[in-house]
Formats: sequence, C-alpha cells, structure tokens
Amino acid sequence: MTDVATGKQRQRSFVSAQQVAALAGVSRSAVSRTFTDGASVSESTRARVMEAAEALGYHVNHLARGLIHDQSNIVSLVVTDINTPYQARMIDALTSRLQRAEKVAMVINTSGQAESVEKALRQTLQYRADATIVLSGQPAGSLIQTCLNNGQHVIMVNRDDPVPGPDTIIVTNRTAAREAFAQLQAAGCRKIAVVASEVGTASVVTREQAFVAAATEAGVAVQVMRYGPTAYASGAEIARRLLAGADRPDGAFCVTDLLACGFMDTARNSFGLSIPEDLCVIGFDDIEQAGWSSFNLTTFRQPIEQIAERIVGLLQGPPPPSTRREPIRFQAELVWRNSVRGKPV
Amino acid sequence: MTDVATGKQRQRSFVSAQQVAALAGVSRSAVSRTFTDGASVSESTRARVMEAAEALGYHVNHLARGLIHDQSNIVSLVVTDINTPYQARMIDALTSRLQRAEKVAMVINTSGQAESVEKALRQTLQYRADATIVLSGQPAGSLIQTCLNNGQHVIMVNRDDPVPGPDTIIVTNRTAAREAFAQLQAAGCRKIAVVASEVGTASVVTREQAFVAAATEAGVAVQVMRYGPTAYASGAEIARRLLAGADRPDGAFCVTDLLACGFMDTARNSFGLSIPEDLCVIGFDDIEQAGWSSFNLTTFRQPIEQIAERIVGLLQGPPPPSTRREPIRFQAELVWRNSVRGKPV
DNA sequence: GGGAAACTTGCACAGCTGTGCAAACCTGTC
DNA sequence: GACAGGTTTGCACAGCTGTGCAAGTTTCCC
Repeated sequence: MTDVATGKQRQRSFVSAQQVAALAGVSRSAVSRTFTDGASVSESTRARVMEAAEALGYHVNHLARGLIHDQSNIVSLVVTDINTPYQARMIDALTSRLQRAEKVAMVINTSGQAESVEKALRQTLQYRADATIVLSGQPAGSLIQTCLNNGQHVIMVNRDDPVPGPDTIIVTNRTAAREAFAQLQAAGCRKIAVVASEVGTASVVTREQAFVAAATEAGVAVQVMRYGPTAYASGAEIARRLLAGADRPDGAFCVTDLLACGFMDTARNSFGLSIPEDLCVIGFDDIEQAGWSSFNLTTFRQPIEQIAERIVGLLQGPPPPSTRREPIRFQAELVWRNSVRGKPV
Repeated sequence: MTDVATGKQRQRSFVSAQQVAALAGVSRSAVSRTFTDGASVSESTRARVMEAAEALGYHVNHLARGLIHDQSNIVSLVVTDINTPYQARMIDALTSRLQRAEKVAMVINTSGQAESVEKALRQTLQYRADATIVLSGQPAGSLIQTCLNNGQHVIMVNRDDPVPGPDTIIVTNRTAAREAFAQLQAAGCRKIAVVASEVGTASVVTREQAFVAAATEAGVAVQVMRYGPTAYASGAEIARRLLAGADRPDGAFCVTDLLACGFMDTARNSFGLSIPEDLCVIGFDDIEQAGWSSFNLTTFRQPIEQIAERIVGLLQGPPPPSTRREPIRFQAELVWRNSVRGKPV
C-alpha cells in the first residue's frame, strides 16, 4: 500500500489532514475548515477536500481536536454491577442518548477491588472527559472532588453525599417506601418483613429506613433482614431464613426487584406459598423480570429514560458553578401487578 | 483559586506538565520523564515533581500522549441491546479486564437506527481507538473494513462474516445445537419445535439451522417458529401460537434463554403445562435467570469470562497482519438443570 | 473600469506531550 | 586534580489539529 500523497510506503495507520491536503492540492487549513462547522470554505475546495478525504479514509483526530478546545466530548460512566438489569438499562439509555448528542461514553467498571476504582477514575481525568456520571456507590468523595477541581461536570445518581459541586439526581425512594408500607397494610398483612442486602448503597439504605420509619409511625413492628449483595441469591437466602420460622411473614418489602425475585421463587418453590394469597411482595426498580408472568411483581418504576434524558440535558450547557445545588428529584411510580392482594389504595 | 505556578487567576481546568514543572523548579521534560516508565530521572527530582503534581492535581493528558505514540489505549465496544443479560455480562467482563490491562473501554451503542451506527463507528476512528470489539450484528462489513484499513485491531464475536483481517471468536453453536436435539430426542420428545426470533443475528441463525439439520438427519420433522426480536415477549408470543394448536409440541429448543423464559412462563401460566413433564425446554446462553429456581433451565453456557480473557489477551500484542485467520472457537458447555426429563446422554 | 465589501486561503502559532541529542553533572579511580 | 564513564537535564522538534491575521481573490455596485 503506497501513500498517494507522499509516495512513501505507508504503514497501515491513520490518515492525517496533511495527507488529505496534499492529495487535494490545498493547504492543511482548508482541510481543517472543511471539517469544522461554520468555518469559511468555498464550495469547490470543500468538494475537492471531501473527495480526497473519502479516498484516503480520513477521519478527524478527536484527540488532537480535544487538545485545542477544552472539550474532548468524552463522558465517563462510573458503574458497578453492569450485569444487573437496572444498571444495564441505565447504561443503554445513557449511551444511546450521549451518542445522539455527539458525545461518546467511556465506561469505568468499579466492580473490582477499591484500589482499581481509584486508578480507573484517574483515567477519566487522564482522558480529559468533559463529565463524569457516577452510577455507583463506590468512589470515595475525595476522588469526586478531584474531578470537580479539574473542571469536570460531575453528576451523581442516587447517592446523597452532601458535597457541593456535583449535580445530583435522586429518585424519591423515601416517598415510595412509605407508599409500599401503606399498600402492604391495606392488603391486610399482619407480619411484615423488609428484605435488604448488606451492601450499604445509598438508595437501598434509604428505602429500608423509610419503610421502617413509616411502620414505626403506624405503630407496626417490622422485621428487617439483610444478607449478602443486592442480588437474586440473597433474596432467596433471606426467604429460606425468614419463612422457615413458626410465625412467617405474610408481607415483604424487597428493596430491590432482584431480591424480590429470589424471595418469591424460594417462597413458592421451597415453601409452597402462593403469592399474593399467602404472601404479598413489593419490589423496587421495575426491572424487566418484574413484568414476567411468573413474577408479576408489584413494584416502583424508576423513570430511567427520563433520568437519562435529563442527565444528557445537563451536559449540554457549560459546567455549572461549584455551589451546592438542590438535587433533581424524580418520582418512582407504583406499578401495580399481582403480587399484592386487592387493589391499590 | 490562584495558580501556584504562574500566579494568574486560574480557570477551573486541567493542569498541564508545564505548570507542574514551574512549581517544582524543573524543566517540563523532567515532569514528562517522571510519568514515563523507564525514563531516566534522579530520585530527588522525581520526588520534587511528584510533590508538585500532587499539589496541583496533575494528571498526564492521554489525548496528547496518544497523539505521539500511535496508541490511545482506547478500545471501543460495539454493542446492541446492552440491557440484555448476555450482553450486559459480556460488557462487564470486558470492561473490568480492559481496565486491568491499562486500557479503557468506549461503548458504542448500535441499538438505534442504522444511520447512527455508522456515525458511531466513525467515532471509534476519530478517537483513534486501538481496537474495535464487535459484539453486535449491526455494522456492515464495509464499515469494519474501514477500521481495518486504519490499522485498528478488529475482533468480532459470534459473527461469521468471511472477511479477512479481523480476529474472530465463535462459540460452537453448531455442535451445541446438535447436542440439544440429541437431548430432546433422548428425553422422548415426539413433537419438537424450534423457538427463534426474526432478527437474523449470526449465532441465532446458526443455532436454528444446525438444530434443524440434526433433526433432518435423524429423519425427524421439526416446526420452526420465528417471531419478533430476540426477547422474552417473543418467546411468550410464540408459546401462545404454538401451544394453542391441537397437537402441541412436547419439546422445544429456544435459540436464546430469554426466548426460553418467555416460552416457559407462558406454557405454564397460560396453558397450565408442567415442565419438564408435559414439555421439555432447552435454551442457550446460560443467562443468570436460567438458574433461577422458577426456570431451572437446561441450557448451554457461553464461557463469557474465558472469551473476555482471550479477547483482552489478543489486544496485548501488536495488531496482526490483515490475512485471513482461523476463528477462535469456544465450547458451549451443556448445563443440565431440570427443564428436560431424565438424565443427559 | 474602479473601488469597496465580502469571501477565501495560507501562514504561523498554540495546545500538551514524548524523546533524541548534546551539554552538564556526578562518581570513582589513578 | 585529571580523566573516563555513567547519569541526569534541558533544548528543541514532532505529532495533529483549530484559528487569528493578513494577503489574496471574487463579487458587486456605481
């Protein structure tokens, strides 16, 4: 393969504007202007440049472009448990919208050991990402601060660190959890349990606490059981422990749909219970599986599409000042299916 | 905030090596060498540099670094249907391993309209990604060719375009599908159906065809039904159509676990069938839900972790020559659960 | 035809880094 | 103290782009 412009033997590698310019017989500036919106190029040279670019397979080097503007158009997504239905949907929604906004998503997986999280987050800075979207509970506040200091736009989802600077998006976990209690009580549940995990993710903890608070206010005692990670297997294990006892609960609030799935499956398959007749269950998140006919889980829907829309919207403007801002709230909507007796109140 | 080095008012923005050098009282080269493996710096200046870097919050600019070396350390993942359990697991496995290998993953979501796919793939090139990993059936071969021409390392997973150049990874769909037939036959199924989608993804098509071929060889007629996308709802719809007839099938090979879940749920909940007594089901992929006790689905496990390991391994070396290479094969292992009568043969 | 106005184009610099090269420095030996 | 050999350091250039500025070109109007 020979380089058309220089005549030298060309390694398979990226084409530069220089080479396009040489082939088109114009200056490099003309090439640059052809690919810059709003720059002044005559129609004829633009055409020549485009033809040459096409022929050589030229693509503007965004690394160099990012060097000049203070904008890389890279947005980094800091995520744990990507293989979880909720997170996967979030990533799907975000990446497709980011693309539509001419940005590109860099995924930082914080599932590994904490030390690697720090290294990964550093990558965000090293690639001069314009923004960091934190979907994970992991990275410490101090690391977030570093991002802010470097002028990054930081958006945190479902975390409630009281740091000034980042935009914060939260779903009304508290309200929803209280509503969950009201529904279970209306369904006539006498003995209510809260199914939670041992992982102290902000939203999960909030849901548990708010539910317990609502129960306490109503003068009802509830049994809280936490176990393992926030996953199907944990819900199953909790069911095994909770339902084996003499006075088993007849209502359960699972802080996550995944926990609910494990809980329901075990309740039915290992204990022969019918849902909702013997046991009412409410979950949270409205993951796809909640709608499957074997679960038919009553749950709270997180408006993921709207959240993603809003996040990408926030990214359009210039990064905001580093003052404390009110969190942006989204309502979690009750999705009534068939895992609770009766009708919603 | 005032810049320690220059004394000027500093916009919140990224720190450059120049500023670190000024603060540390050394040349910029010294800073560069401090952050370059194997470069020659005395212990004392390294310490001074590190201190200054720490104070200012310096991070090497990978955009500029990538400009010099022909290496950005960016790997782009081209993916459809991220919110699907199989893809989500793949992304999880890949991103965490890429991070460990000091690379970073850029996710290109090709779920949108085809036109956006092309634009998205162009991003891969514009950011000078070292490699492109294609997990999606979407992008046309010609686009892939462009990546190759630019010297990118392209790795395709579960596609069988006969293009020379890319590394190809395939799971032994054919073998597994034949084994599926053998198992259903051994379980005594008389009337066997294939549950598939209308989306012509390579692996899905291969599984269907190989199964049918095996049946034909054995002189058994099977009924193939394709419907909609490769999702739960499609499996459910196919069950509704297939099981309503007079002579309903008593065995089904679902080309995907998701289809299988929908199929099973509908078979049980809408038609009152018992699995495996009335109906044997085999799936493919071994997604998490296949192991849930309400499904207990016999299926074929794709060795995702090993595949990811291998992919990242391929990325370590220099990009290979653009000759046709033999695809790298992985065995899909039968996972026997309880959706087929009897024992595996 | 002439001149003003608008447009186009090339030059040269900036943005941030890595690195070859030569100069400067240090260490140790005679 | 001189010198050889090794280590460290700074200079200057390269890599690819965007853009202000001035020069060149076209357009248009009188």
